[in-house]
Amino acid sequence: MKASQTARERARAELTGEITRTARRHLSTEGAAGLSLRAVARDLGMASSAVYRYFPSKDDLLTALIIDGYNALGRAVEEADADCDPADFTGRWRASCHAVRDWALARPHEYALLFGSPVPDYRAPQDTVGPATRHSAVLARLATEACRAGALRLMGRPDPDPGPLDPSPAVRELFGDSPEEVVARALSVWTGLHGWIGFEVFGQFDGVLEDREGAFARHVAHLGDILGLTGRYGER
Amino acid sequence: MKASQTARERARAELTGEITRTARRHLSTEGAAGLSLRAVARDLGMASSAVYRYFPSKDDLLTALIIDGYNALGRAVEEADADCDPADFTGRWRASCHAVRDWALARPHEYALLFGSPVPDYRAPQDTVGPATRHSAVLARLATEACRAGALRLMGRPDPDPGPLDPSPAVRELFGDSPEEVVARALSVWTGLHGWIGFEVFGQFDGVLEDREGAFARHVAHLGDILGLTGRYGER
DNA sequence: ACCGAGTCAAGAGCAGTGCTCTCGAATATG
DNA sequence: CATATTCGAGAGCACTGCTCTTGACTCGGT
Repeated sequence: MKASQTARERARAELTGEITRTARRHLSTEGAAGLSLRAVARDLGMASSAVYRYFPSKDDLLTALIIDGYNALGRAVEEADADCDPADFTGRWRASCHAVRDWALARPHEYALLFGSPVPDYRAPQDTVGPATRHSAVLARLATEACRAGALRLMGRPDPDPGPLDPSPAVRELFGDSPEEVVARALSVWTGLHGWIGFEVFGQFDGVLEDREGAFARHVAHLGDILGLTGRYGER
Repeated sequence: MKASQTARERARAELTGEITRTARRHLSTEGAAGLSLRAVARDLGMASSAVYRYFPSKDDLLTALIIDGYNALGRAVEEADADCDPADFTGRWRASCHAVRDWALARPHEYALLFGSPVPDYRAPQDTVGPATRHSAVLARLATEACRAGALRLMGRPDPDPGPLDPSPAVRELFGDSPEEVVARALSVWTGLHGWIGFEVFGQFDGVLEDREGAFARHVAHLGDILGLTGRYGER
């Protein structure tokens, strides 16, 4: 291809990035529902209609932001996990949880976009499921490795038996040959983690609990118990 | 007071109720962000400006819906708990959890209004905290009574000690003389419960898990373990 | 070098929103 | 009965997402 064509495509990519960047800035201050294509265009000094050349609808812009968000969160958790001693499963668990929380508290509106109430009339396209899995995959890998290493205190199903778990094949694959009980407990701690963080981000703790650092550390320890982690819990 | 005055006030109360009723209907189909004062007015056959005689702003309408929602949820959980043998703490815990979930799944948008991402520019007034506490108070009471009855397997703080918990006086009062560890674990299961339900309501489980009934029963059992409940888990 | 094809930004415009203000009419109060 | 208050309706403002048209620009092939 010629350089001239590349020039045009480069300009397009440049502007696309510029739009998503200022959109994310608006998102972080106004929230997802307050994000306005016109305001973004105004900020960039262009007509609102011009933005539609790059994003056919507001949903498409949101999708781009969501994918970016999932990837950023996934990367943060992956790095936190990689910084740990691979054999220190409790430490990895703790680090991963705090990574998710730190990421969420640093950009609450972005977290709300990923894990809060879905924006109305928005239907997540298939492109989002890959990046969405990313941060959860860290947890799944952690559980699988801990299980394989014998570092998980395995427990039976609750009594009486609630029946078999039926995760999707993709999820089942994430956990390798781990027993079903590990998958079930991983789901519990996964939701338990986001339940806490969501409550923090969405203000549900206001007037309930002020020192959330220490309380979260305890929560992570409780969740680790559910998962069956046997190690001790260190400081952050 | 004269009957005529009562007549006007009655008409006012009547119309206020009518507005909240159709607003709740719109909310349940369109979601909180899609709720439009004009659409509600249209549905009632009145001018949009007339609605402002009854609710000075959309936020005030939302506040009314939120208060109603918290009360309805609280009542549902209270009734579920009251239907159980008071000494069967595990059964009460299970029933309360399922009551929250059933309520949420039956009106996802209303649940999202209460526990999802806060609507932009909306600041919850003080009137909402009372009803908001209601359903959580059931859990607190359950934990307190179980603790007092010796039905709770008490555990120490995680190792090493993350320091004391510092809940607000109102929360601390809900738990009576229960040890701090019970409060900490109640917070864990409280957030863990809503974490799961929120993921269900917000579609986070789509493509991950299809049989959510059984999986939720397991989750409730896991949370009961955190709380230290010692009983066995029966069918619903 | 030029000319048609494709791309682009801009403006006007549509339908919708929350909200305010004003103006008659209905109602309650002295 | 007269006065004061309440009420519904309409017009209007500023904003939103989105569409369509118009004119300018750039690119690729002859």
